[in-house]
Amino acid sequence: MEPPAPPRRVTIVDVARHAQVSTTAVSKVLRNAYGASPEMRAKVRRAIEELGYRPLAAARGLRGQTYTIGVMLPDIRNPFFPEILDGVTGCLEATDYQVLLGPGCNGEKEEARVTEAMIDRGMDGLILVAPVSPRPHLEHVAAVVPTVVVGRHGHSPAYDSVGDDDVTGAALVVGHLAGLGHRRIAHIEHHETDPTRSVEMPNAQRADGYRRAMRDLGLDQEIDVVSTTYTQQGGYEGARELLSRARRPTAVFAGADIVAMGVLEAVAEAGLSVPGDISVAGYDNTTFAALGPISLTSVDQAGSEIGRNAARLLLERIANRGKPSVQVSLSPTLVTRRTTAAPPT
Amino acid sequence: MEPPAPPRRVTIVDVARHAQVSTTAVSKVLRNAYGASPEMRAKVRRAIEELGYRPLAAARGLRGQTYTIGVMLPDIRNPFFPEILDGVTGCLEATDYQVLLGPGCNGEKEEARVTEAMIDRGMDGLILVAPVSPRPHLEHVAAVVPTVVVGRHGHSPAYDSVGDDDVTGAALVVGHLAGLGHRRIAHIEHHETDPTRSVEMPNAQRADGYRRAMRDLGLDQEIDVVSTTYTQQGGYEGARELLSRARRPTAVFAGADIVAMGVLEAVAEAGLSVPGDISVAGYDNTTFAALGPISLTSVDQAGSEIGRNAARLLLERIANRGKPSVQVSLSPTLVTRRTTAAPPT
DNA sequence: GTGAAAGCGCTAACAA
DNA sequence: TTGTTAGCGCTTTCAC
Repeated sequence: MEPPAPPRRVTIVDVARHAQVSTTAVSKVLRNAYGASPEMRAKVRRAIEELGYRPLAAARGLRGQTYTIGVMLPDIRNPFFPEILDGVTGCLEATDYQVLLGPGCNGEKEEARVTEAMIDRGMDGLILVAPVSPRPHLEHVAAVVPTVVVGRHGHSPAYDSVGDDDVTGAALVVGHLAGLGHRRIAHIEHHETDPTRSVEMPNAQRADGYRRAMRDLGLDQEIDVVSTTYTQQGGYEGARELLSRARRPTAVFAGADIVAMGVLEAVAEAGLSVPGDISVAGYDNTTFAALGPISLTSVDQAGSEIGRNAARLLLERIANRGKPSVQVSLSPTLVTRRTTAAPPT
Repeated sequence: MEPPAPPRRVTIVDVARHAQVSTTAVSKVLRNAYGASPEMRAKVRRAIEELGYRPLAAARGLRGQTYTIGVMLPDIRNPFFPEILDGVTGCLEATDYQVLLGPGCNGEKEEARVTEAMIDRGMDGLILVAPVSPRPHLEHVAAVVPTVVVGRHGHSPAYDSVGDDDVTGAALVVGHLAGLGHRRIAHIEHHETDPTRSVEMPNAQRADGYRRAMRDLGLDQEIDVVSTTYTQQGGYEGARELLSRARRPTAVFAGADIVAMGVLEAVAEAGLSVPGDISVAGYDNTTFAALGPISLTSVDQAGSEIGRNAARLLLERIANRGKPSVQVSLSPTLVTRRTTAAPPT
């Protein structure tokens, strides 16, 4: 029978005693703070090594920092988000900071619960990816803890923001399809219920970018938008509606890859072929899109670049909370694959 | 210029003063602990409400619990893991515990960093999903903090484990394919480098289950295993090898859905059709599998059930650290879709 | 450059 | 049932 009592943790006091110095000295070494001679540092480092000491983040947090960065992702299932996360962790792994994620949260309520939980755990900074909460809530969070908002248009003096230019992304798709000879290019958008939030959300920007690009190409008359949701089901239903049109579109620009999946399904079900009868393009360049059997043309947001920027800005803001807020907008690129081609003649 | 100084947090002392009681009383109410009259509870609750007080988890952790559960996922990209997570959060959302995730970690080193970070942050319990660390490390972790290991065979007195029966899962696939009339059923496995770990990993169990099922059906002579990795690339390469066989298999059982994606690609590239020329089945029933254009036959592990069990066991262990360890093994089910059919005649 | 001592917000003994 | 008090492990004045 082994003792179920967990072995007492090595504390800063143990290290101090072992190194024959004060706890203050140890603390200084831990934080690379000013006021410790090289010899002292060496002594302390050795003691830490020998004792296998690791500082307790919770205790540190009570006075200083917890060295923890919280990342909130709206939906772990969306394969786009891991890209962002890679960028964040990549930028942070050389530092003393550790990243922890909130569990996927859909609605506003869930989102608030997660952000509050992170604040309550003394996190040093937060990265909120595509949050749906109203702006005031975001600003409230940002007032309490350094915050970077990712993937949401509309800037705030309270937090930094990073995102890609969805209008440009939509234009890339429309331009590509038009270049192939398409004119009847339809779009499936995510229907935004909350009008105040609307303009800040990427989906609205994509639909907007689609309309503008169509107009710029003189295709005003061909603008055709179906409002559903950014889900596979939404794509399926949207495509069914589009396929039943008298003048069927020859190309569909789905606002997200997952939507394009539903479109592909509906098209196959209708006995039509892609891209022979109809071209399909998505947005996000998710893992789905790259899958061999799918091979979907899609817009790449450079997720890891977004994540890297978010992490960098957050570190800067932690270092200097007073600094003016920054907005970074990255340019998306188009990845053409096998679902787009010239329209049937 | 608004004051960049974050507003001082409301503490338990503020609540106590506002409610005209001691901090102890407030603490008791917070923890639903014994020794507070109903009137006192009401008073305190009201004060908490009025002041918008929320306890600081880090400070609580210094003496008691942090009310935080850490979940380690090996790879956020794998769409199977969110299912587990749903089960975990579903089981925990009614409690005071909050779930936080580690960022996806591939190797042993990353895994150790994440588990240590969670321990250092005073987490009350850990759920490790498909860890690759050697057993001794897992037992070391479990000695320090209540731990549940998910998706790894091989039991330990130090921690509870939850998983599905991969041998049965493999048998389901082989049985299904044999029932359709297939005899030349090949398998693509993940090559395990570490021999000691080997037997505990699901991939080894699946390969083992495949071999046993084939023998049980009298198909010893047809056993055909290709060793690559559980990646799309691995599936592609494995399939290329299988397709080049003199006696080409009529069905491929890929050890994971992502592997099946690579197989589908290779098959299409070879100008063969699925399931007309060759049947393909995967494992995990990921979101991929359900996608309309893919529609892959796959084994469903009931991920959310696994997660629910893990969370339940963890709560039990937190409540009673001394209790004997438990192993839960769930039965997988087969989801048949459009990639499997009778072999060509 | 160094260390003693106070205290972060909370919980757990213990006393009343 | 209630309140007083002493820490938890660490950082931070502020003396020396």
